[in-house]
Amino acid sequence: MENSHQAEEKRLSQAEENYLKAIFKICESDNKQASTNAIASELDMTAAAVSDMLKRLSAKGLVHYKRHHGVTLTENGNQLATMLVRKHRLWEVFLCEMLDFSWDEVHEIAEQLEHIQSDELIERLDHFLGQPKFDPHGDPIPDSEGNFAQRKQLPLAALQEGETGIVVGVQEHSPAFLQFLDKMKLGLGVKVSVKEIFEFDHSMAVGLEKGEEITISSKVTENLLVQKK
Amino acid sequence: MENSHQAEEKRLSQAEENYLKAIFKICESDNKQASTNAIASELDMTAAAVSDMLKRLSAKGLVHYKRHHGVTLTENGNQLATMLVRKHRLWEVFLCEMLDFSWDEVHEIAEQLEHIQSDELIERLDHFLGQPKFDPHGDPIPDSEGNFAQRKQLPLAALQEGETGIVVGVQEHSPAFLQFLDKMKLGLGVKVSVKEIFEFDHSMAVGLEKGEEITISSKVTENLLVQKK
DNA sequence: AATTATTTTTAAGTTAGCTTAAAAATATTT
DNA sequence: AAATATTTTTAAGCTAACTTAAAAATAATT
Repeated sequence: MENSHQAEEKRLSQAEENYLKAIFKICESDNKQASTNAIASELDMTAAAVSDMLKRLSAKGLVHYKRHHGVTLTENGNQLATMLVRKHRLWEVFLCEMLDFSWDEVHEIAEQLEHIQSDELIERLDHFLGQPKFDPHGDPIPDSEGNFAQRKQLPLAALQEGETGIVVGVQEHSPAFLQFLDKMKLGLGVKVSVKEIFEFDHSMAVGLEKGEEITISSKVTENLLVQKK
Repeated sequence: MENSHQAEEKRLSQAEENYLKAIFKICESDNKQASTNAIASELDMTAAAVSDMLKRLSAKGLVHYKRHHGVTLTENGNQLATMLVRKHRLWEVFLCEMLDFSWDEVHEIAEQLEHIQSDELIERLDHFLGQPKFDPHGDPIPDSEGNFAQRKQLPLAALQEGETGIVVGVQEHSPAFLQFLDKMKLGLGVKVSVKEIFEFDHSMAVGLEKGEEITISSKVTENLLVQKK
């Protein structure tokens, strides 16, 4: 009689949380099922371990599991995964804005911090940081209800000669790429205008704030997200 | 040939870290060996589990272990435990000062945060907080070399009638006690002067800042630490 | 000193979360 | 459709960190 709900709300282990995040990430990009192999490679584990865990997650009502097909998150699983993303991204903002870490250093630490369990903590952190809507990489931070801010962004590569945009995020999160952007002064909020597109390799000459002009490869323009102005 | 040191520096698990902290705490107060039973009750586990772990910690060179006698921390173990205390207390300062938690709410969360592994993080946090020397309960925060600030404190109970002190910490950390102190406006930094000591139960009438006078039991005066003025 | 009580250790068993290796199911190619 | 390749699951085994129960060592009491 002491609990009105049918399902016991037990805390998840870090391992379970990591699975939820991996599944969330895969489903988000592939927009469908997450295969056992995809999860295994995302988490750098064997497919056997994943298969094992999927059964447990299914028993807890966190994923829809069907024999030899992939999995998707249940509503409950999706909510929990979204809160993990929220925590991860809020901590990244904290690390960058308050502790002056650069955007290529924060992922690893946030990966640990996201497992701290306290709803109160995360709400206060959110408030302390001024309820940011995007993390240091431009990725949207879900609010406490799980709603993501909509971002009208597109890769720089999609702009035509003469068009202008503001850097709002990255597609690729590797430290190498982020460090390169720092070197090139292509941080979040920077205004870029497309001067010329070179047909043979799709590299691009872009103008920056103070009249500087730099040339960047298509690998860069495809992974740099801008908002058209 | 790739490593010049004899002992492999492996990261500790959360469980191992918790043992080190418990042993540290016990040795600090008892000022001697930590017995298996004492550790077990500190961590709320069976003596068998502790006995098990002590062998592993000993193999890693973190404790001095002797058959049926207690354990003490090795220099290495002591250093690691001290850094855990540093992390715990710095996070407590963060939670109280930046996120406005009250001093009775922070322990549990800091207990999780202290396991985050990043030296850089803790040094930056320290700097961000202004290199505090004491945590919200008045306990000293070791510096990055492991040195504790000296605190000349004594229980309020040690003062004589007419003497004055400033509240600098607590002996007892239970939420109940801390909440009581909040109610009584006996926070850190408050000036208290001993008006009268009642012989029959050692309760004490103390004057506060604005002429208010309250009476507190000996249980309180023994657990409230002050610095004599 | 001998008995009794307490503390500590050992032994055996459990669970979560992984591994490798083999089996089974599904997909792909000819 | 049959043969081959890939993916997924099952099976057996491992380790860390716990448990309970029994044995051994130490401490306390008469």
